[in-house]
Amino acid sequence: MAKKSFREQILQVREDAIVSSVNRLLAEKGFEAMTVDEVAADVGVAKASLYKHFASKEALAAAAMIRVLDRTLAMIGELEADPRNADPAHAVEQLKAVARWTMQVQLAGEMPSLPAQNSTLRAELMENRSYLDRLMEVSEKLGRWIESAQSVGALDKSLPVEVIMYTLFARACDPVLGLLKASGQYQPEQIVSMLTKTCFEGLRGS
Amino acid sequence: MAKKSFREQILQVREDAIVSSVNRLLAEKGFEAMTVDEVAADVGVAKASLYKHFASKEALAAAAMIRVLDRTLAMIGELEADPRNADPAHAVEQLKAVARWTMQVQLAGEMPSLPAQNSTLRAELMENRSYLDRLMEVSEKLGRWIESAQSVGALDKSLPVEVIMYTLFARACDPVLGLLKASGQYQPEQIVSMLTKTCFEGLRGS
DNA sequence: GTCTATAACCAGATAGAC
DNA sequence: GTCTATCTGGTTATAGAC
Repeated sequence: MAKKSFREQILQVREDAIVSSVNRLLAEKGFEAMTVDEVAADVGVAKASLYKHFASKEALAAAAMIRVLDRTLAMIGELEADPRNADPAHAVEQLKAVARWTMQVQLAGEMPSLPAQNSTLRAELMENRSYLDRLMEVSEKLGRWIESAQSVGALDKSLPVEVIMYTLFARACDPVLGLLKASGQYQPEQIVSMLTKTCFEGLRGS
Repeated sequence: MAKKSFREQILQVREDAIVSSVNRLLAEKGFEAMTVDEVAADVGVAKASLYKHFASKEALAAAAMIRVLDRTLAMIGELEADPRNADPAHAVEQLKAVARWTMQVQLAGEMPSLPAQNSTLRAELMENRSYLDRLMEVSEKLGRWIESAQSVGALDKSLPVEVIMYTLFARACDPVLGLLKASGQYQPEQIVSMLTKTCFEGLRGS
């Protein structure tokens, strides 16, 4: 870790503030509805200053996604540190823990929601090395757990690994969470627990 | 059914063509990315003519959603016509049939995708009586099947009805479908069958 | 009702002084 | 680097002739 000048630290802090605002606004309104003016107002800087830090609106969103992936990798790293991790019998519990965590992040209003099919944003993300590297790393770690869980019969062996992986990713931004939260009838923990159950055990139940 | 003049029929046909285009474009690109110019060009009419039929872009989307709900109600009606429907033991099969059907519609590129949290669109939909009436009717019919299925233990009795209903609605626009389709590794029937299974039996499998 | 042309507006992005 | 002020492009919506 290189030492940084005081000036650089100030800049770093400002960028962090920008990414935090972007992350929250993306979670609240989504990419299209979020405006750069809004971000600038929220951070408390002029719009032109934002463009000194980030080249485009898409770059802002990418920075927020990278931060989320870093948080995810940190969370996965904690699970890996647990010595039980070596036992395939616990792999499915690790996956459930990841699913629960992503749902909690979403309920806390900290999960950016990116329209799956926005062309300019997707194109920019697919060319962003930092983003792709992290996405790949998450995929590999989850993929290993999925294979372990399948090998001991804790997950359906007839499902391709990528089907399970996509499903887990999708549950991190499942609109059902928001609907149940908006209904106001359930505690956050109830929602997470019900949806984790339906994800792994299905609507039929165990 | 009131008889219609020839002129009215012509208009009806044109409106149908407009709604079909809107439906397809919404499925392809979503509400925000779809432009009114595009719709006009696709239908082959002037943009101003569109505004004679529909008051706003939101009204266009609402018309497409209403058509989808009508198709859904027709599909549900066919299931209800089956005499076995009276037997609660078959309720879960009816629900699976509805889930499969909505996934097939999505795979066929005929399911409009409306960003869940667009304010202007949501506000307009929530004031559209035709839309709300149909949504209510679908909900009531599915709700009865869900309760029947729970009563015979075919669905998890511990889950509130609305949790199951929201989950079924959400699976109709699950991004996993699009991802698997885009991967090109699976036939449409495979995708539908795998996702129906994970929805009802979970990732763990039966 | 349909068309061409245009108004009105708003978002993303930039120029130039400090 | 940050600000104020402005440009540019694209979108919704409408005027007015036919």
